[in-house]
Amino acid sequence: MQLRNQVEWALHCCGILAGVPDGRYLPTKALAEFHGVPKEYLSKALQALSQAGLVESTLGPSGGYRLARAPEAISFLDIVEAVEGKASTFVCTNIRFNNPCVPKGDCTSAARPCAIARVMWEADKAWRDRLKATTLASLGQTLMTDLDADTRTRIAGWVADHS
Amino acid sequence: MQLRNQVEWALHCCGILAGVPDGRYLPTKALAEFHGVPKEYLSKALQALSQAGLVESTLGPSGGYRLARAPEAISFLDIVEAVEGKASTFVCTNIRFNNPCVPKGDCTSAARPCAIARVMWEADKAWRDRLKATTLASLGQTLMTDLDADTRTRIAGWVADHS
DNA sequence: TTATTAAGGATATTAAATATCCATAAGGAT
DNA sequence: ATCCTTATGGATATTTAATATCCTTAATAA
Ligand code: SF4
Ligand code: SF4
Repeated sequence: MQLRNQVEWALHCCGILAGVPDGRYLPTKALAEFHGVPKEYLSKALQALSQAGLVESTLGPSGGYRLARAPEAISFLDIVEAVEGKASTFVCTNIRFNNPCVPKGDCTSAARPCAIARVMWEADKAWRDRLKATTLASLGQTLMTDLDADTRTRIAGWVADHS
Repeated sequence: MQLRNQVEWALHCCGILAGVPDGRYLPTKALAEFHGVPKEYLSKALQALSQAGLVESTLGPSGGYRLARAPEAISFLDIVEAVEGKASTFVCTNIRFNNPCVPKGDCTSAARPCAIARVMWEADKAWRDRLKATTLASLGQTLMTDLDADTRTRIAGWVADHS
Protein backbone atom coordinates (compact mmCIF):
# COMPACT_ATOMS: atom_id res chain seq x y z
CA MET A 1 0.00 0.00 0.00
CA GLN A 2 1.58 3.22 -1.10
CA LEU A 3 0.39 6.75 -1.50
CA ARG A 4 0.68 8.00 -5.05
CA ASN A 5 3.48 10.35 -5.92
CA GLN A 6 0.89 13.06 -6.57
CA VAL A 7 0.55 13.35 -2.81
CA GLU A 8 4.18 14.28 -2.33
CA TRP A 9 3.95 16.73 -5.20
CA ALA A 10 0.78 18.32 -3.90
CA LEU A 11 2.22 18.77 -0.43
CA HIS A 12 5.34 20.41 -1.83
CA CYS A 13 3.33 22.65 -4.09
CA CYS A 14 1.14 23.84 -1.25
CA GLY A 15 4.26 24.52 0.78
CA ILE A 16 5.56 26.72 -2.01
CA LEU A 17 2.22 28.39 -2.67
CA ALA A 18 2.17 29.42 0.98
CA GLY A 19 5.06 31.72 0.12
CA VAL A 20 3.53 33.40 -2.92
CA PRO A 21 3.19 37.18 -2.44
CA ASP A 22 -0.30 38.52 -1.90
CA GLY A 23 -2.31 39.02 -5.05
CA ARG A 24 0.09 36.95 -7.19
CA TYR A 25 -0.27 33.53 -8.78
CA LEU A 26 2.31 30.83 -9.46
CA PRO A 27 1.72 28.83 -12.67
CA THR A 28 1.95 25.08 -13.12
CA LYS A 29 5.02 25.52 -15.30
CA ALA A 30 6.98 27.12 -12.47
CA LEU A 31 5.88 24.52 -9.91
CA ALA A 32 6.84 21.71 -12.27
CA GLU A 33 10.26 23.18 -12.99
CA PHE A 34 10.90 23.87 -9.33
CA HIS A 35 10.23 20.26 -8.37
CA GLY A 36 11.51 18.61 -11.51
CA VAL A 37 8.30 16.76 -12.32
CA PRO A 38 6.27 16.51 -15.55
CA LYS A 39 4.12 19.60 -15.95
CA GLU A 40 1.12 17.91 -17.56
CA TYR A 41 0.83 15.31 -14.84
CA LEU A 42 1.42 17.71 -11.97
CA SER A 43 -1.40 19.72 -13.48
CA LYS A 44 -3.79 16.91 -12.55
CA ALA A 45 -2.79 17.14 -8.90
CA LEU A 46 -3.24 20.90 -8.92
CA GLN A 47 -6.67 20.49 -10.47
CA ALA A 48 -7.56 18.13 -7.63
CA LEU A 49 -6.45 20.75 -5.11
CA SER A 50 -8.50 23.31 -6.97
CA GLN A 51 -11.63 21.16 -6.96
CA ALA A 52 -11.18 20.58 -3.25
CA GLY A 53 -11.18 24.32 -2.74
CA LEU A 54 -7.67 24.42 -1.30
CA VAL A 55 -6.23 26.57 -4.05
CA GLU A 56 -7.72 29.01 -6.51
CA SER A 57 -6.60 29.76 -10.01
CA THR A 58 -6.76 32.37 -12.67
CA LEU A 59 -6.11 32.24 -16.40
CA GLY A 60 -3.92 34.08 -18.79
CA PRO A 61 -0.40 35.50 -18.47
CA SER A 62 0.56 36.03 -14.82
CA GLY A 63 -2.10 33.45 -14.04
CA GLY A 64 -1.61 30.30 -12.03
CA TYR A 65 -2.44 29.12 -8.54
CA ARG A 66 -2.49 30.49 -5.03
CA LEU A 67 -3.83 29.23 -1.73
CA ALA A 68 -7.55 29.71 -1.27
CA ARG A 69 -7.29 29.84 2.52
CA ALA A 70 -4.81 30.89 5.16
CA PRO A 71 -2.00 28.34 5.76
CA GLU A 72 -3.38 27.84 9.27
CA ALA A 73 -6.61 26.60 7.73
CA ILE A 74 -5.10 23.98 5.41
CA SER A 75 -4.09 20.68 6.94
CA PHE A 76 -2.02 17.85 5.54
CA LEU A 77 -5.20 15.80 5.61
CA ASP A 78 -6.95 18.31 3.37
CA ILE A 79 -4.21 17.97 0.79
CA VAL A 80 -3.85 14.20 1.04
CA GLU A 81 -7.58 13.65 0.71
CA ALA A 82 -7.85 16.07 -2.18
CA VAL A 83 -5.41 13.92 -4.16
CA GLU A 84 -5.93 10.46 -2.73
CA GLY A 85 -9.61 10.56 -1.91
CA LYS A 86 -11.47 10.16 1.34
CA ALA A 87 -12.15 6.44 1.07
CA SER A 88 -10.81 4.31 3.89
CA THR A 89 -7.60 2.40 3.29
CA PHE A 90 -9.40 -0.75 4.43
CA VAL A 91 -12.29 -1.89 2.30
CA CYS A 92 -14.49 -4.62 3.68
CA THR A 93 -15.73 -6.99 1.00
CA ASN A 94 -17.93 -8.71 3.55
CA ILE A 95 -16.47 -12.13 3.01
CA ARG A 96 -18.22 -13.10 6.25
CA PHE A 97 -21.41 -13.37 4.22
CA ASN A 98 -19.92 -16.48 2.63
CA ASN A 99 -19.49 -18.00 6.08
CA PRO A 100 -21.39 -21.31 6.02
CA CYS A 101 -22.15 -21.04 9.73
CA VAL A 102 -24.13 -17.83 9.48
CA PRO A 103 -27.66 -18.37 8.12
CA LYS A 104 -28.42 -16.18 5.11
CA GLY A 105 -30.26 -13.03 6.00
CA ASP A 106 -29.58 -13.63 9.67
CA CYS A 107 -26.19 -11.93 9.59
CA THR A 108 -26.38 -9.65 12.60
CA SER A 109 -23.19 -8.01 11.44
CA ALA A 110 -25.05 -6.63 8.44
CA ALA A 111 -26.35 -3.94 10.73
CA ARG A 112 -23.05 -3.43 12.49
CA PRO A 113 -19.69 -3.63 10.72
CA CYS A 114 -17.66 -6.59 11.85
CA ALA A 115 -15.00 -6.48 14.53
CA ILE A 116 -12.12 -6.66 12.10
CA ALA A 117 -13.36 -3.80 9.99
CA ARG A 118 -13.94 -1.64 13.06
CA VAL A 119 -10.33 -2.00 14.15
CA MET A 120 -9.00 -1.31 10.68
CA TRP A 121 -11.15 1.78 10.38
CA GLU A 122 -9.99 3.06 13.74
CA ALA A 123 -6.41 2.72 12.59
CA ASP A 124 -7.29 4.58 9.43
CA LYS A 125 -8.79 7.31 11.58
CA ALA A 126 -5.66 7.53 13.72
CA TRP A 127 -3.69 8.13 10.52
CA ARG A 128 -6.03 10.86 9.36
CA ASP A 129 -6.16 12.49 12.78
CA ARG A 130 -2.40 12.85 12.75
CA LEU A 131 -2.51 14.37 9.28
CA LYS A 132 -5.21 16.74 10.39
CA ALA A 133 -3.03 17.95 13.25
CA THR A 134 -0.43 19.52 11.00
CA THR A 135 -1.18 22.58 8.90
CA LEU A 136 0.74 24.41 6.24
CA ALA A 137 1.44 27.03 8.86
CA SER A 138 3.17 24.57 11.15
CA LEU A 139 5.06 23.18 8.17
CA GLY A 140 6.31 26.66 7.44
CA GLN A 141 7.56 27.03 11.00
CA THR A 142 9.43 23.74 10.76
CA LEU A 143 11.04 24.79 7.51
CA MET A 144 12.25 27.97 9.21
CA THR A 145 14.40 25.84 11.48
CA ASP A 146 15.26 23.21 8.86
CA LEU A 147 16.52 25.54 6.17
CA ASP A 148 19.26 28.10 6.57
CA ALA A 149 18.47 31.76 6.01
CA ASP A 150 20.26 31.92 2.65
CA THR A 151 18.24 29.07 1.18
CA ARG A 152 15.01 30.55 2.45
CA THR A 153 15.89 33.84 0.83
CA ARG A 154 16.75 32.17 -2.47
CA ILE A 155 13.47 30.28 -2.50
CA ALA A 156 11.48 33.40 -1.68
CA GLY A 157 13.27 35.22 -4.49
CA TRP A 158 12.63 32.44 -6.97
CA VAL A 159 8.95 32.37 -6.11
CA ALA A 160 8.68 36.14 -6.40
CA ASP A 161 10.40 36.00 -9.81
CA HIS A 162 7.97 33.43 -11.15
CA SER A 163 4.70 34.70 -9.71
CA MET B 1 -4.53 4.08 -1.52
CA GLN B 2 -6.09 0.81 -0.56
CA LEU B 3 -4.95 -2.24 1.33
CA ARG B 4 -5.04 -5.37 -0.78
CA ASN B 5 -7.82 -7.86 -0.24
CA GLN B 6 -5.24 -10.35 1.05
CA VAL B 7 -5.15 -8.29 4.24
CA GLU B 8 -8.83 -8.83 4.95
CA TRP B 9 -8.45 -12.52 4.16
CA ALA B 10 -5.40 -12.92 6.36
CA LEU B 11 -7.09 -11.22 9.29
CA HIS B 12 -10.14 -13.45 8.98
CA CYS B 13 -8.02 -16.57 8.66
CA CYS B 14 -6.06 -15.73 11.77
CA GLY B 15 -9.29 -15.14 13.60
CA ILE B 16 -10.45 -18.60 12.61
CA LEU B 17 -7.11 -20.24 13.31
CA ALA B 18 -7.32 -18.86 16.83
CA GLY B 19 -10.20 -21.28 17.33
CA VAL B 20 -8.50 -24.41 16.04
CA PRO B 21 -8.28 -27.11 18.73
CA ASP B 22 -4.86 -27.77 20.22
CA GLY B 23 -2.67 -30.05 18.14
CA ARG B 24 -4.84 -29.74 15.03
CA TYR B 25 -4.31 -27.96 11.75
CA LEU B 26 -6.77 -26.28 9.39
CA PRO B 27 -5.93 -26.59 5.67
CA THR B 28 -6.06 -23.89 3.02
CA LYS B 29 -8.99 -25.63 1.35
CA ALA B 30 -11.16 -25.24 4.45
CA LEU B 31 -10.21 -21.61 4.98
CA ALA B 32 -10.93 -20.81 1.35
CA GLU B 33 -14.33 -22.52 1.44
CA PHE B 34 -15.23 -20.86 4.73
CA HIS B 35 -14.57 -17.41 3.36
CA GLY B 36 -15.60 -18.02 -0.21
CA VAL B 37 -12.30 -16.94 -1.77
CA PRO B 38 -10.06 -18.63 -4.35
CA LYS B 39 -7.95 -21.28 -2.66
CA GLU B 40 -4.82 -20.83 -4.76
CA TYR B 41 -4.67 -17.12 -4.16
CA LEU B 42 -5.50 -17.32 -0.47
CA SER B 43 -2.61 -19.75 -0.27
CA LYS B 44 -0.24 -16.91 -1.07
CA ALA B 45 -1.47 -14.91 1.90
CA LEU B 46 -1.09 -17.91 4.19
CA GLN B 47 2.43 -18.42 2.93
CA ALA B 48 3.18 -14.82 3.81
CA LEU B 49 1.86 -15.39 7.33
CA SER B 50 3.99 -18.50 7.54
CA GLN B 51 7.13 -16.71 6.44
CA ALA B 52 6.45 -14.02 9.01
CA GLY B 53 6.35 -16.70 11.68
CA LEU B 54 2.75 -15.98 12.66
CA VAL B 55 1.44 -19.40 11.68
CA GLU B 56 3.06 -22.78 11.29
CA SER B 57 2.17 -25.54 8.89
CA THR B 58 2.48 -29.23 8.37
CA LEU B 59 2.08 -31.37 5.26
CA GLY B 60 0.00 -34.34 4.33
CA PRO B 61 -3.53 -35.38 5.23
CA SER B 62 -4.72 -33.64 8.39
CA GLY B 63 -2.10 -31.03 7.63
CA GLY B 64 -2.68 -27.31 7.28
CA TYR B 65 -2.06 -24.24 9.39
CA ARG B 66 -2.30 -23.23 13.02
CA LEU B 67 -1.16 -20.18 14.95
CA ALA B 68 2.52 -20.21 15.86
CA ARG B 69 1.98 -18.04 18.94
CA ALA B 70 -0.68 -17.34 21.50
CA PRO B 71 -3.47 -15.03 20.26
CA GLU B 72 -2.33 -12.48 22.84
CA ALA B 73 1.03 -12.33 21.08
CA ILE B 74 -0.27 -11.69 17.56
CA SER B 75 -1.33 -8.15 16.72
CA PHE B 76 -3.23 -6.79 13.77
CA LEU B 77 -0.03 -5.04 12.80
CA ASP B 78 1.82 -8.35 12.63
CA ILE B 79 -0.74 -9.69 10.20
CA VAL B 80 -1.05 -6.55 8.10
CA GLU B 81 2.72 -6.20 7.76
CA ALA B 82 3.13 -9.87 6.92
CA VAL B 83 0.87 -9.42 3.91
CA GLU B 84 1.36 -5.79 2.99
CA GLY B 85 4.98 -5.30 3.96
CA LYS B 86 6.62 -2.96 6.42
CA ALA B 87 7.39 -0.16 4.01
CA SER B 88 5.92 3.22 4.87
CA THR B 89 2.80 4.30 3.03
CA PHE B 90 4.61 7.51 2.16
CA VAL B 91 7.65 7.19 -0.03
CA CYS B 92 9.82 10.25 -0.42
CA THR B 93 11.29 10.56 -3.89
CA ASN B 94 13.35 13.52 -2.74
CA ILE B 95 12.04 15.89 -5.33
CA ARG B 96 13.55 18.65 -3.24
CA PHE B 97 16.89 17.71 -4.79
CA ASN B 98 15.60 19.20 -8.01
CA ASN B 99 14.98 22.48 -6.23
CA PRO B 100 16.98 25.12 -8.13
CA CYS B 101 17.48 27.15 -4.96
CA VAL B 102 19.36 24.46 -3.08
CA PRO B 103 23.00 24.15 -4.20
CA LYS B 104 23.89 20.60 -5.24
CA GLY B 105 25.56 18.63 -2.48
CA ASP B 106 24.66 21.32 0.01
CA CYS B 107 21.22 19.87 0.71
CA THR B 108 21.16 19.89 4.48
CA SER B 109 18.01 17.81 4.31
CA ALA B 110 20.02 14.94 2.90
CA ALA B 111 21.14 14.21 6.43
CA ARG B 112 17.70 14.81 7.90
CA PRO B 113 14.49 13.84 6.12
CA CYS B 114 12.48 16.84 5.11
CA ALA B 115 9.67 18.31 7.14
CA ILE B 116 6.95 16.93 4.90
CA ALA B 117 8.26 13.39 5.02
CA ARG B 118 8.58 13.53 8.81
CA VAL B 119 4.91 14.40 9.22
CA MET B 120 3.78 11.73 6.79
CA TRP B 121 5.88 9.13 8.55
CA GLU B 122 4.48 10.11 11.91
CA ALA B 123 0.97 9.62 10.56
CA ASP B 124 2.02 6.24 9.22
CA LYS B 125 3.32 5.39 12.68
CA ALA B 126 0.05 6.44 14.30
CA TRP B 127 -1.71 3.98 12.00
CA ARG B 128 0.65 1.17 12.87
CA ASP B 129 0.50 1.94 16.58
CA ARG B 130 -3.25 1.54 16.51
CA LEU B 131 -2.95 -1.76 14.68
CA LYS B 132 -0.36 -2.91 17.19
CA ALA B 133 -2.76 -2.20 20.04
CA THR B 134 -5.24 -4.87 19.01
CA THR B 135 -4.39 -8.55 19.23
CA LEU B 136 -6.16 -11.68 18.08
CA ALA B 137 -7.09 -12.21 21.71
CA SER B 138 -8.93 -8.90 21.93
CA LEU B 139 -10.57 -9.62 18.60
CA GLY B 140 -11.84 -12.87 20.02
CA GLN B 141 -13.33 -11.05 22.99
CA THR B 142 -15.12 -8.63 20.70
CA LEU B 143 -16.53 -11.46 18.63
CA MET B 144 -17.91 -13.00 21.82
CA THR B 145 -20.15 -9.98 22.20
CA ASP B 146 -20.79 -9.48 18.49
CA LEU B 147 -21.94 -12.99 17.66
CA ASP B 148 -24.74 -14.85 19.34
CA ALA B 149 -24.01 -18.09 21.15
CA ASP B 150 -25.55 -20.28 18.46
CA THR B 151 -23.39 -18.86 15.72
CA ARG B 152 -20.27 -19.19 17.84
CA THR B 153 -21.11 -22.83 18.47
CA ARG B 154 -21.69 -23.49 14.78
CA ILE B 155 -18.39 -21.91 13.83
CA ALA B 156 -16.52 -23.86 16.50
CA GLY B 157 -18.14 -27.05 15.25
CA TRP B 158 -17.29 -26.30 11.65
CA VAL B 159 -13.67 -25.64 12.53
CA ALA B 160 -13.45 -28.81 14.58
CA ASP B 161 -14.93 -30.79 11.69
CA HIS B 162 -12.37 -29.51 9.23
CA SER B 163 -9.23 -29.56 11.36
C1' DT C 1 1.85 -47.11 -1.53
C1' DT C 2 -1.42 -43.62 -2.11
C1' DA C 3 -3.77 -39.53 -1.24
C1' DT C 4 -3.21 -35.06 0.80
C1' DT C 5 -1.06 -30.93 1.72
C1' DA C 6 2.22 -26.59 1.91
C1' DA C 7 5.77 -24.23 -0.74
C1' DG C 8 6.95 -21.78 -4.39
C1' DG C 9 7.91 -20.71 -9.33
C1' DA C 10 5.80 -19.32 -13.64
C1' DT C 11 2.42 -17.10 -16.00
C1' DA C 12 -1.89 -14.91 -17.22
C1' DT C 13 -5.45 -11.49 -16.36
C1' DT C 14 -7.20 -7.32 -14.64
C1' DA C 15 -7.07 -2.88 -12.58
C1' DA C 16 -4.66 1.21 -11.16
C1' DA C 17 -1.02 4.52 -11.31
C1' DT C 18 1.63 7.27 -14.21
C1' DA C 19 2.17 10.07 -18.10
C1' DT C 20 1.24 12.51 -22.46
C1' DC C 21 -1.57 14.87 -25.76
C1' DC C 22 -5.05 17.83 -27.39
C1' DA C 23 -9.16 20.95 -27.64
C1' DT C 24 -11.35 24.63 -25.23
C1' DA C 25 -12.18 28.85 -22.92
C1' DA C 26 -10.62 32.64 -20.41
C1' DG C 27 -7.45 36.42 -19.09
C1' DG C 28 -3.50 39.57 -19.76
C1' DA C 29 -0.22 41.91 -22.90
C1' DT C 30 0.66 44.45 -27.00
C1' DA D 1 -8.66 43.70 -31.90
C1' DT D 2 -5.13 40.28 -31.80
C1' DC D 3 -1.93 37.24 -29.83
C1' DC D 4 0.15 34.75 -26.23
C1' DT D 5 -0.40 32.51 -21.91
C1' DT D 6 -2.81 29.75 -18.76
C1' DA D 7 -6.20 26.42 -16.29
C1' DT D 8 -9.56 22.87 -17.32
C1' DG D 9 -10.91 18.58 -18.68
C1' DG D 10 -11.36 14.74 -21.91
C1' DA D 11 -9.02 11.12 -24.31
C1' DT D 12 -5.53 8.03 -24.61
C1' DA D 13 -1.20 5.60 -24.03
C1' DT D 14 2.28 3.46 -21.07
C1' DT D 15 3.86 1.33 -17.10
C1' DT D 16 3.35 -0.99 -12.86
C1' DA D 17 0.92 -3.40 -9.31
C1' DA D 18 -2.86 -6.36 -7.80
C1' DT D 19 -5.36 -10.36 -8.60
C1' DA D 20 -5.72 -14.98 -10.03
C1' DT D 21 -4.54 -19.50 -11.94
C1' DC D 22 -1.60 -23.34 -12.96
C1' DC D 23 1.88 -26.60 -12.17
C1' DT D 24 5.92 -28.95 -9.99
C1' DT D 25 8.10 -30.51 -5.87
C1' DA D 26 8.67 -32.46 -1.44
C1' DA D 27 6.88 -33.81 2.85
C1' DT D 28 3.47 -36.28 5.69
C1' DA D 29 -0.19 -39.17 7.35
C1' DA D 30 -3.40 -42.85 6.44
S1 SF4 E 1 -15.35 -9.85 9.34
FE1 SF4 E 1 -15.22 -7.65 8.99
S2 SF4 E 1 -13.66 -7.35 7.44
FE2 SF4 E 1 -14.27 -9.49 7.38
S3 SF4 E 1 -15.90 -9.57 5.84
FE3 SF4 E 1 -16.88 -9.31 7.83
S4 SF4 E 1 -17.17 -7.12 7.99
FE4 SF4 E 1 -15.61 -7.42 6.39
S1 SF4 F 1 10.48 17.82 0.93
FE1 SF4 F 1 10.30 15.88 1.98
S2 SF4 F 1 8.85 14.67 0.84
FE2 SF4 F 1 9.53 16.34 -0.46
S3 SF4 F 1 11.26 15.48 -1.59
FE3 SF4 F 1 12.07 16.49 0.20
S4 SF4 F 1 12.25 14.86 1.69
FE4 SF4 F 1 10.85 14.11 0.11
